[in-house]
Amino acid sequence: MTELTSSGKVTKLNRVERNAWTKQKIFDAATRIVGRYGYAEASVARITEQAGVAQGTFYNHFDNRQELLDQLLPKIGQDMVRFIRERTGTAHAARQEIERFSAFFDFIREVPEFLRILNEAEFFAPNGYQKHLDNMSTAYVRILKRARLAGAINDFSDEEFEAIVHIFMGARGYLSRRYSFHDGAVTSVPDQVMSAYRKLITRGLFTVPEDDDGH
Amino acid sequence: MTELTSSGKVTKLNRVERNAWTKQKIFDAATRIVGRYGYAEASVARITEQAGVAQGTFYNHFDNRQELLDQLLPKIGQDMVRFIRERTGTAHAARQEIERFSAFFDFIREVPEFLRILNEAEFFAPNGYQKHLDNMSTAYVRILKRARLAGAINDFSDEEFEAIVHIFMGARGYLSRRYSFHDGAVTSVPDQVMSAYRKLITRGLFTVPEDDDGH
Amino acid sequence: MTELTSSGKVTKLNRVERNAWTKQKIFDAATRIVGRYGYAEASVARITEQAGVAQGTFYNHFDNRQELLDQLLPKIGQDMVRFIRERTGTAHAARQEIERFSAFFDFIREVPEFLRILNEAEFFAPNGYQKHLDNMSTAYVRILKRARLAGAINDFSDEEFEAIVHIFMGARGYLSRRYSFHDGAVTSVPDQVMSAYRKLITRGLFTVPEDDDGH
Amino acid sequence: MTELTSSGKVTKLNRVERNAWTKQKIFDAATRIVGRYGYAEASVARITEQAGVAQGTFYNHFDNRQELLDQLLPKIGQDMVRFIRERTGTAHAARQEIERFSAFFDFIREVPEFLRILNEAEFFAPNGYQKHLDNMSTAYVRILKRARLAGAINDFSDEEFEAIVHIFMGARGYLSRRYSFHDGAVTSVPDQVMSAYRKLITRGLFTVPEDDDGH
DNA sequence: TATGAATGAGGCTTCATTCAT
DNA sequence: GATGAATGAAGCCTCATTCAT
Repeated sequence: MTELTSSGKVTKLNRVERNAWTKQKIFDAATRIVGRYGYAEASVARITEQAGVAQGTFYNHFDNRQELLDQLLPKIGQDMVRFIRERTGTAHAARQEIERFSAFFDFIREVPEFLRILNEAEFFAPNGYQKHLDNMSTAYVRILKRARLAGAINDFSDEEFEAIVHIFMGARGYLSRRYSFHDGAVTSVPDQVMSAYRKLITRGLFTVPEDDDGH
Repeated sequence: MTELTSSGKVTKLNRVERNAWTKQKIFDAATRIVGRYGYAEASVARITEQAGVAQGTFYNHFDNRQELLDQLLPKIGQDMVRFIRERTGTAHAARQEIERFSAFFDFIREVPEFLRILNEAEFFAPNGYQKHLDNMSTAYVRILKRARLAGAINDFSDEEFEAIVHIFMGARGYLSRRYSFHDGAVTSVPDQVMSAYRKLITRGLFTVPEDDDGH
Repeated sequence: MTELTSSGKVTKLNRVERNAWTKQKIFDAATRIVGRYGYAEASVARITEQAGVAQGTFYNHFDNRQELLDQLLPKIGQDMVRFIRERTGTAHAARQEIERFSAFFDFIREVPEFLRILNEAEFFAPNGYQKHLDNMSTAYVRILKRARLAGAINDFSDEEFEAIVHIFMGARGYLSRRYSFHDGAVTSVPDQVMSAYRKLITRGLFTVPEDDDGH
Repeated sequence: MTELTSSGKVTKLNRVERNAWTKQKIFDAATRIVGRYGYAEASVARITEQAGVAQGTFYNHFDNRQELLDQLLPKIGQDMVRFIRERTGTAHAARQEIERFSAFFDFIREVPEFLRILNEAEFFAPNGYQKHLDNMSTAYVRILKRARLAGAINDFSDEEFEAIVHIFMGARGYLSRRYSFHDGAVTSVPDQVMSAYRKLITRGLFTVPEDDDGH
């Protein structure tokens, strides 16, 4: 029962640690499988094979297949939020939104499984999807309110913010689907997408310092 | 082999007509099933049962299940285009876009199957989905180019138009999912969604006559 | 699609007949399997293998495994009723009951599957078991009432009859279990069982012509 | 390792006692589970959970699941014998048999697990069932022999006694199944069952003092 | 062309038992 | 002796597709 940790050290794991380790292996395997082949192909047999454990082991850690699938997106979604937050500076609100938009596409390239997990979740892991959407929506609305307080947005109500957030999320979803794949590989987002988004939101949502518009 | 047509007349059908009629029955059944229960529930057995034909009959008209599923969305998508076009006036471009946006939600209420067929197609009928997206994108970009010619849009390139179109489609997709269902019934879109969208695009994309902004 | 019938003739079967024939094959296979190895061993895989059809075929004829199992006992039970009735004469009521008792054990030897199907049904096919019990009970109570009308029974109410019938059925169940098997083979019932039963019921239930008691 | 005994005292148990105590906990848990949900639901996981021990612990005390199940009925059967014996007086033999019959149904109400454990044992714990049947049969035949010695029974051989005993046991089994449950609760046995049984056996088996028949 | 029974691979889940700690 | 995670066989059922009638 020795495991090679990421730091390269061989470690003895106690029972609790081994338990967590096994669950993590299953989780990682599922992420890989769903990310590469989709939820529909993510049979318990396939996941456990990828994880290197027996099929029965799966049910020591998850009540059923769906429970695991529903945990996939919220977990990865939190990773994304962290990732994006780290890449968002302290410039004025419009530029921050551009940074977030850009960081979203960077994350996709960092975690290529994410896009598929996100897109298919709506139908194969509806609970997980809803949770993710709620997470995103809540966090995003808060950001917009703060921008309004700072005077960077005028003339939008809280309820309109929620609609705006869904437009933003929809934009990311459709744009990533259209522009982030080429020949099976995840590519960076083309310039014209960035510029189109930038123009639309800096003019459409934010009040921007004159000299900053369009750059 | 007599059938009751919609005009109420009992008609004798010849061989070709019967053939087309059978295929249509299968098609309609599939639309109803997928619209109501989703692609995953649309087994050949269920579709043919709903259509009132034998399972084997299915394969006289479609090579396989997938072929039918892939035809569903493009067909209904054309209906939507027609529907929206009929409801778009000749006002200036920004107002027309608002009308299109609004008509989209009207169509959802008119054809409640559409939303499900659209949303799930990406994963269950990828060919059909791609075709639909291409149809929409092409038509939409043409509209935007025309608006630019008419001076209603400045400062957006053709390529940026394609990005904008995907943002628009993403917005419709996510907003409809969020706002068009309440308690199992399809509802009309709330005011704040209309106003948020209007503000965003009239300010963000179009050059609008002064007195028309925000109304 | 030619089948060898029991009469030895090779017959062409039409669709309906083939359908019925397949269902019958499954039914017979189940009877054989359950009779020999018990309900618990009667997996769908085993039954269909014995029947010589694919596993999926099973579900063209039965909604699920339980449905078939629940049909087993009532069907065979009717065979038993017929069998016993044919072996019951027109002597006075007490002798007839002896004949029925005896015929029951004859039937067990004739259809060796019966005993196991009967005994295990209570737990593995409760619906079928209840149905069988109701069938038996109703028929039996009717017999006793007729005997009472004929003056062969005194002093028992209808409700007591029902209790008596359950005693009779219990007696058959436990006695057959104890005495009808030896070394894996079904044997005839020993004399002392017949005589004990005869004494108990001729004295305990029936009013018997003097010279007939105990023979 | 302190345990609260039934007397309310907290006790330190030595190794042997703790061992026995654990085994007893498993045993009691099994009785409760089987009695309430049946053998089929009595998985090792469920039993050990109910007992509050780990699954592995089970195999320190029993070779396998079946071994435990086979011990259930004989143990509880002995409880029943004691229970009935305590409720059997010294009246003449026929009345004693009535008392035993009645006490059997009292026991069912006292120990509601019994009936299920008894009835299902035949198929799920065949060894235990056989052992129980032998126990009962032996004891019962002895009782009948004694009655014969006392002149309360004529004209029945030892071998016939064994048949009679099986009839009695069968009667109890079927009657309890039919009459002891109403709306999920265990109920007392109806009068007509008592009277039918009484008539059948006092007339059919025993020689009864004139004035005692039928009361 | 229409029919619908037959096919069989593959999916999810349960559970008795083992074994390293 | 106690623990509980790991095992993997086996069970029931679904479903797209084929094919003889």
